[in-house]
Amino acid sequence: MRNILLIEDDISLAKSLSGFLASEGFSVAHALGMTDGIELFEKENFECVLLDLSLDDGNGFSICSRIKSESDTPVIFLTASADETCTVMGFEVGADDYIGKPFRPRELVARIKNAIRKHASQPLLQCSNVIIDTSRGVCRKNNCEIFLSALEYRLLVLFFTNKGILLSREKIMDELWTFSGEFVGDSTLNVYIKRLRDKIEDDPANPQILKTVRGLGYKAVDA
Amino acid sequence: MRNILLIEDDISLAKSLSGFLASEGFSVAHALGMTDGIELFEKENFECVLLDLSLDDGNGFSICSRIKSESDTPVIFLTASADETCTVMGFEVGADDYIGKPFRPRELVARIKNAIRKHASQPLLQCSNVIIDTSRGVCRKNNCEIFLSALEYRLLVLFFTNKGILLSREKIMDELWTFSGEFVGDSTLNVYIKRLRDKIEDDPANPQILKTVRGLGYKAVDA
DNA sequence: TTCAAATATTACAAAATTGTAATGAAAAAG
DNA sequence: CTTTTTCATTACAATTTTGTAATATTTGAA
Repeated sequence: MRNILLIEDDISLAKSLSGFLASEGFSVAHALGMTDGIELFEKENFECVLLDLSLDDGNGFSICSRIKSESDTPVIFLTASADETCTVMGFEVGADDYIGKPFRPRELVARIKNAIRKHASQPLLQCSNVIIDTSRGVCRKNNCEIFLSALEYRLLVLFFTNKGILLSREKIMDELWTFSGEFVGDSTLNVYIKRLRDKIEDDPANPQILKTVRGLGYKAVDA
Repeated sequence: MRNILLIEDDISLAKSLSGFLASEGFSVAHALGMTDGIELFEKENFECVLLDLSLDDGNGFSICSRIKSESDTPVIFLTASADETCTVMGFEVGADDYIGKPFRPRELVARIKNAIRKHASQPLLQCSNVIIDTSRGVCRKNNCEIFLSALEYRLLVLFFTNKGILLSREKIMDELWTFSGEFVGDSTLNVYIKRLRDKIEDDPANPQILKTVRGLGYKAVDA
C-alpha cells in the first residue's frame, strides 16, 4: 500500500526523504541510479515514482519515457534543475508533475497524493483477482481473459465501480434495463448474478466477490 | 477547441495572460470574480479552468470545490500566495495543479496541457455525435442509447481511443480476436465494420465516422 | 420446528450474435 | 478498357445471449 519508488543518487537526500515519506504513511523503495531504478520498477508494483533528473548513469527523462511506455504509473520529477526548459521537457516525456528543490514537505505529499488519486480514477477496475479494463472493454481473471456478454459486462462494471457499496435490486434494474423502455421480470437479475458468478468466482457456490445482502441487494467486495 | 476559463481579478494580468495563451492556441474566456466565473463555467464548456486564489467576491477554494462537485474539468490554481499551506489546501479541494506567481509562460502552458491530457484520457470517448461512456460500458448516438454486442463494443472502443489514427486490419484483428488463440477469417472484419456503420452512422452508405483507407485499414474521424 | 420470503439453480425457447461464404461494387493497376 | 484487388453487402447456419418460468435451496421470523 502506498508503495513509492524513489530514484535519487544523492544518498543523504534520499535518506531524509524516505524517512519523511515513511512518517507520512508511504513505504519507500530507493534506487540509486537508472539501471537500478528500472530493475526495481519492473520487479515490484509502485503507485508512484519520484525521479531525480540528474543521475550518474543516465538522465531522468529517459527513465520517465521508459516507465511511461510500459505502464501508467504516475511519475513526479524531483529536481534541483527547476529551470523552465527542463520542466517543459519533463512534461513532454510524460511526467505527471515536476517539483523543484528545495521541496516543501507537505506540498510534496499533497502532490504525490494528487498524482496517485488521479491515477486511481483510471480505467482499471479491480476486485480481488478480477480486473476490468474499461479502456478496452475487457475483463480478466488472473490475467486470463473472460468473455462477458454485453449485459454481463455492464452489470459487472456497475458492481466494480461501486465496490463495497450495496446496490439494491431496483437500482440495478434501473441502471441496466432502462435502455429502451424495456421492462424485464425481476428474476432476470437472479440469473445474471448466477451467470456472472459462474464466470468470475473461484467457487461460484461460495461467492467471494459478488455478495448477496439478503433483502437489500448485492454488492461487490474485495478479498 | 482548447477553451480555457480564466478567473482572475487583476485585469492587467488577465489581459497579458489571455494574450499569451491565445498566441499558444488557446481560446480564453475571462471572468473577474466568483459569481461571474461560475456563471460562465456553467454556460460554456471549458477544457481547463485557471483560478486565482484571492478574488474580490470569494476565494478560489470555494470555486474549485464547486466546480469539482459538478464536473471533472481540470482546475489549476494560479496565485501569488504560493505558501505551502495554501498549496496543500488547493490540492485538498481537488485542484489538478497549483502554480505560484510569477509563472513562467512555457511551464504554464506545459502544465495546462498536462492537465488537459490527463483529463482527456478519461471515460468519455467521443466521435462526432457518437459517445462511448466507458465507465458504464454504454454507447450513445445523439444521446440515445445504441445497443452494441460485446465485440462491436470493443471494436468501437478501439477505434475511438485511436481517433484519427489509422489502424491496419492486422492490428485490429490482433486486438480483437486474440482472446483465446482463436483465428477468424479475414472477412469477419468487413462484416463487423458494416454492422457498426449500420448502427452508428447517419448514412451507413456514406460513412462519416468509420472511414476506410483503401489498402491500409480503417480509422475513426471526427466530423 | 415450521413457514414464508428471498435467493439460487435449472431448463428452455425466442432472439441476437458470431463467423463464413458467396456475390456485388468500387478503386487502382496494367 | 479490362483485369485485379480490395472492400461492401447479403444471406445463412451454428452458437450464444437473453428473458422467463418452474423448481430447489437458503434464510430469517413466527
